[in-house]
Amino acid sequence: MSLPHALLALLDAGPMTGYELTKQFDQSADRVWHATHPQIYTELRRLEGAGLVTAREMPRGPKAKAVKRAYALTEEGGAELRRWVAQVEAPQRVRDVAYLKATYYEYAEPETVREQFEAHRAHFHEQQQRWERHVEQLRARRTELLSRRLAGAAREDHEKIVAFKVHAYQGLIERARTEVAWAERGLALVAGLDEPPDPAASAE
Amino acid sequence: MSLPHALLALLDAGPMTGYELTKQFDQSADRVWHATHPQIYTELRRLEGAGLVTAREMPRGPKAKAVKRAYALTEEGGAELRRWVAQVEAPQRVRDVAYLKATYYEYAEPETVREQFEAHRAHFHEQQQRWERHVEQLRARRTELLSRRLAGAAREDHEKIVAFKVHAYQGLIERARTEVAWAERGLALVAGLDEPPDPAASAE
DNA sequence: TGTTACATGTAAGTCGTTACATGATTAC
DNA sequence: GTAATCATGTAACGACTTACATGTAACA
Repeated sequence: MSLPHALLALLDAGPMTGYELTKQFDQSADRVWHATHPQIYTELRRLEGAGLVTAREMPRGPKAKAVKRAYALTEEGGAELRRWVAQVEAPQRVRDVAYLKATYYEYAEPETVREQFEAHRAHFHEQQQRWERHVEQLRARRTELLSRRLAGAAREDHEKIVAFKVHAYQGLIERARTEVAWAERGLALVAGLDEPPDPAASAE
Repeated sequence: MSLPHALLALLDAGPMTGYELTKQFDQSADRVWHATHPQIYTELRRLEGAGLVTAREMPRGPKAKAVKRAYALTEEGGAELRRWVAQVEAPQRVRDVAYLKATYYEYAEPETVREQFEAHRAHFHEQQQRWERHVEQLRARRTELLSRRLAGAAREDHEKIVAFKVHAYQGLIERARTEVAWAERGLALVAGLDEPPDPAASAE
C-alpha cells in the first residue's frame, strides 16, 4: 500500500538502482519501511509503466557484460509524492504479536517469559541506538540521502527538511524507549511472580 | 500468521461463535489483533479441519430456521496455544505509514501537516482512554472474557493471569501516550516553522 | 580459486482486504 | 413494516514472503 510512495520518497533524493533501494529498505537500514527485493524490483517496473519513474540502463563495470537500471523520479512521480504526503491516512490497525502473546504469558514457564522480554528489550534497545546515531547524522547533515536532497532544494527550506526528518526519527527513538521500558517492567513482574509474595503462604 | 493463535487465545476463555469472535477483533474492541469476518470464518473452518477446535451447531432463535456454530478449543488446540506462547517470535519489521509520511512533511502545506498531527493525536488519545478503561475493568476482574477465563483456572493462578493482561494493556497505554506526545511535539514544530524564527529575515 | 558483494529477476504460496451475497431475528 | 443486529459465507484482488534462479565483478 505505501511501498510505491516509500520508493518515490527515496528516489526524491536522486536516482538509484533497485539494488541500492533494496539496501535502504533492509532491516539493518535506518528506514521506517521494510521491503524485500522481489517486491521492490516488481514495484519499480510497475512505477515505470505508470510513468512515475524513468529508468536509465547503465553498464556494470568496464566490460559492459551486464546492465543495471537507475531509476529517477519523473515530474508526475514528484507530484504523486506531494499529493500522497498531503493526504490524511487512515490510522493503522493494531496487530502486534509480542503484545498478543504477552497477554497469555501465564501459560509459559517463567524462564521462557524472561527470555522473551529479554529479546524484546535487546531488539528495541538496538533500534533505539541505531536511530539515535541516525538523528545525530541528520542533524550534522552527514547522511548520503539528506545531502543529496538538500543539494536539490532551496536554501531556506533546508531547516524545515531536516527538522521533519529529525522529528520522525526522534519519535521512533521514543517509541523504542517505551518498548524497552515495557520489557523491563515485564522482567520485574516475572521476577516478582516467581518468588511468591508471602513466604509463609508458599506451597511445598 | 498469528490469526489462528489469536483465535485459539480467545476461545481459551470458552466457546464462541464466529460472529462473537468478529466483534472481539473489531477495531472498536479492546483487542491487540485485528481481523475481518471473512478471514475469521475461513480460519475457523481451517482450525476445525486441523482438529484444534470443534464446532457445535446450535439453532438460532426458537424457530430453528437457521444455525450458528459455536467453536471450542480441543486439547490439541490448547496445547498448540501453549506451544506458541512459549516460542520466541522474530521481531516485527517496521512499516509505519504515519512516520514514513512525516519524514517528508516539508512537501505539504503547514495546514495539512497540522491536520495530520491532529488526527494522529486524536486517534491515539482515544486508544489510550479505551485501554485505560480496559485496564480498570481487568483489575476489577469485570470483563466478560476474564471472568470466564478465571472460572476455568486454579485459584492460585488468578493473580498471575490478571497481572500479565494488565501488563500488556499498560504497555499499550504507554505506547499510545508516546504517540500523543509525538504528535504534540509535531504540532509545536509546525507552529514554530510557520512563523519564521527571525522577523527581520522573513521574505515578503 | 573461491568468497563476498553487486545486480536482477520469476514463481508459488500465504495473508489480508473489499466487494458481493444471503437470510433470520429482534425491537420499534 | 422496516431498520438494526445477528449470523455466515464466497470471490476477486492486492500485498508480502520465501524459494528458486542466474550471472558479473572485486578482492584476497
